[in-house]
Amino acid sequence: MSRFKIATYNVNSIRSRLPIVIPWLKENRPDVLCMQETKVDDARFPVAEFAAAGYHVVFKGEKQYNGVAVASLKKPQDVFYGLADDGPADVARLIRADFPGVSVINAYVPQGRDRDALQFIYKLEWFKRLRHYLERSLTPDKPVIWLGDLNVAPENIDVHDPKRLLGHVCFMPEVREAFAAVKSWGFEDIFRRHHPGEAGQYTFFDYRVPGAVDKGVGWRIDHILATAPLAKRSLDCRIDLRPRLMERPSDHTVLMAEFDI
DNA sequence: ATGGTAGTAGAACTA
Repeated sequence: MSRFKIATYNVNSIRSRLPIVIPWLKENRPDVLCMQETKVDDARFPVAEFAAAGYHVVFKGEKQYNGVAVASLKKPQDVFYGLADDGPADVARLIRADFPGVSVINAYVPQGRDRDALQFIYKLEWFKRLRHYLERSLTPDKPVIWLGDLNVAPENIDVHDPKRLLGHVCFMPEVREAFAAVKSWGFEDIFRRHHPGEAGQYTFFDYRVPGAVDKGVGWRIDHILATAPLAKRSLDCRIDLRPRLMERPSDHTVLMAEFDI
């Protein structure tokens, strides 16, 4: 049995965030760091900087938007890109990396833009497609981790103003139901397992709210979920606010978990 | 407070 440390971080441009990401990796040495919104095409992904820190990295991105990456101390056994159905592949939103004893699904769920936008319909569909992906390629009795910027705050305690935000695309009842339908495949929210009922624990703070971290004006929209065999072996899950308080931060911060596997 | 900032861009879009 060994300790497995995994983290998720929406970097909002990997090239802009290297001064935060690389020192964080060196200090925390997670086995796996999953990133979203890398905002870079594959030819320009900063592979060398990760290698210099001792990390292998797999990624799929595009020039300006989206992009996902998985950095790991050990090279994954297998890597799969996108939802792999007959819809848009969205390779820059989903990357699955299989390691010995655990499959890791790193997702950047579509934000949805606006409740009346086509993008919102697409977001709801995306959760359904992910559920189908799980059903046909994995089983919940095996160790699976689903993590990333899932663009949904599951409960009232996961947002700073549940009344006002009820119509927001990351908090609307329809979105929470869509998320719950994926979760019900066989996932447990690992952060909640270790912090039941704890309000005010956020992973995202809008740039436009001055002093958002200090004021507690945030959202818990980044998540680490795991199937039962892993959940019961989880040791800890916590939000590291320090990256959000540094110079030139992402608007998200790091969420990390540890397992005995 | 339906404002505000930051990213990639090199104007306007996305979050």
